[in-house]
Amino acid sequence: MRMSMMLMPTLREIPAEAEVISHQLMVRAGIIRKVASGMYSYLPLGRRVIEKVEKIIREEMNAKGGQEVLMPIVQPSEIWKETGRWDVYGDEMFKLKDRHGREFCLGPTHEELITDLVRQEVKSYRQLPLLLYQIQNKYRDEIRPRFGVMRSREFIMKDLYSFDCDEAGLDASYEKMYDAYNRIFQRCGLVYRAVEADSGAIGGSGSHEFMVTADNGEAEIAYCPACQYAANTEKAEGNPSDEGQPAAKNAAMEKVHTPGMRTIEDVSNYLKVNAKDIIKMVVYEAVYSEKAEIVAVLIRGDQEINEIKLKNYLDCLHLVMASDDVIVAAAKTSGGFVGPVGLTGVRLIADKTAAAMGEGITGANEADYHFRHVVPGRDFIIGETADLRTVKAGDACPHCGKALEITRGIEVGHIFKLGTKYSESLKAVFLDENGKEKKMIMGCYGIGVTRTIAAAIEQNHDENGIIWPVPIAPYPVIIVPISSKDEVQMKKAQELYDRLNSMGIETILDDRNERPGVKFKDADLIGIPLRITVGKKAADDDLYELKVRSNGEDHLLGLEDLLLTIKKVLEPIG
RNA sequence: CGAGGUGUGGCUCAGUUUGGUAGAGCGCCGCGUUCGGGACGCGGAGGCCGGAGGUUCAAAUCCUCUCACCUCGACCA
Repeated sequence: MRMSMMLMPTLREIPAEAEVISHQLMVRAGIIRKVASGMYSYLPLGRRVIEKVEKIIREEMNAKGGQEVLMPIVQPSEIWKETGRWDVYGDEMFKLKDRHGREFCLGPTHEELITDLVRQEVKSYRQLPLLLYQIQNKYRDEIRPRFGVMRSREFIMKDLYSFDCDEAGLDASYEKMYDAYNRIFQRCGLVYRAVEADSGAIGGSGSHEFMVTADNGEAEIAYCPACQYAANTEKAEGNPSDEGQPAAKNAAMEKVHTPGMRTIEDVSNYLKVNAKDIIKMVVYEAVYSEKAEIVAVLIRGDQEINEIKLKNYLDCLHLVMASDDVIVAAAKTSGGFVGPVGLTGVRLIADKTAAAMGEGITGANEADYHFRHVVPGRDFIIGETADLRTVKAGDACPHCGKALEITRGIEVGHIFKLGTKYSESLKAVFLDENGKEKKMIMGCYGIGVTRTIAAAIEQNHDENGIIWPVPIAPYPVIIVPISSKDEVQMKKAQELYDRLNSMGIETILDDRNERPGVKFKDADLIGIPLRITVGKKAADDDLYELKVRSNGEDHLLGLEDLLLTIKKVLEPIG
């Protein structure tokens, strides 16, 4: 492509609205332009990168037996009501009505539609397993879109759905996808990590997220430097040190005056004890589809409750911190002095750290008083125990006991064992060898295509701009003639351009009448992996300068050597 | 939804406190000199200052309302 013909509006300055580097560079390099909050147009360069990533994904999906389909973006409400997700998704779904007043939504995902298709067309175990996927726009009305296309309201996603006869089949499909995802992200040139993920209220038997490591990723990952354990902190387990934790002293429970001491910090300072000597109680309101419930959670004072774990444990729709009114109604006192002793009518759940305490200090359910020497099991009854705490760096790894570390990442892929969640609610059944009706066992597997691109930039850039990994570069090669007025240079550049094109190598010829500095800056900014400079040395001696964007390497080569070298650099990727 | 902030030419921003006919740099168009890492000179085009209403002889500037966007929080496959 001749650059003089391209729509490639590069910017010298950083757009005010862009916070993270990938967003800034995508705008500056003329890859995207914003249309509305969380909605972007992809300009020619961006469109090309999308194609490259999609091509890799298609190849790997097809290699595993995936078949591509294409489903509508606009979906009728009926099917969503059948699974109950019309309400669960709520405001995050873009909803609309047609002229007859029928309700539709813009698809945030496609479990409903694909299951509807398969339940109609698949009746026999002979037709299974099936791996169906599509690559297409998704719509989620995020509360707060941010970071450019990293969290946008319209984005491109590859979503594959697996349908199997039994759990073993699902395991096999899941393995295939796990393997394919590793290949995809490797081919995209990304440094990433597959981590155990929260499988949500779906309660499936497994889920992994593929996280591209990046400092400003939105997700937190806990990982063990010694063994393979890695998990999203939403679900990660770890064992906090119990050093210095008080043992039961056999002392009787005692009420102490703690005027105005509401927080863990207040109480520990006032009573001259450690935070871990205190049993913290937090009151939540859990909302289910039919009812609501007051839940009190106990946890050791120096630990934090993981609300996602709690929500999953309760299997509720929403979870909110109880308001003061609710707390007063339940515990006869306001927040800060609540405790488990004598508490009635409230579901009490102890985190494992609280249940393990020999004794501790709790609120007395009376303003300005706490109890000390409270022994769990003696002074109050622990109804339920669960793992509800948030992991911290330094926790012992649940597998090998080494100290866990925490890092940040961008979630670019998520694979999920769904089991029968959708086949049950949508009655997707088949007849097995014995003529017996069975539910299909499903899995779903997503890759955020546009987010992957942002992640790739986040991980591959320098002060001059983007450094595309070769396989996803919009063009692998750019030719820069130094002087557009020099006929010999331009002729040589043109010949080289024709030669590369005839070899099937997509090339940009920067034929603009600009000074060399401008061309170099633009070539760096848009991140083309290989740059060939055609200057005096080319005009006089047929020597071309090949510069590698990623490492700055420079080679001065004759034409045939040049072509050979380029071929070699690009070949392994094909 | 809560808190804070910003809207002035394509981009980055001054001007608002103290009302008096709209500015700079970059980009864009033309001519010339340049041409190996974002050149320089000269001449141009381009803005009803986010929108509506109000105060005033006079509003980018003051007041009210509203919209959009950004940041933090809550929330979130």
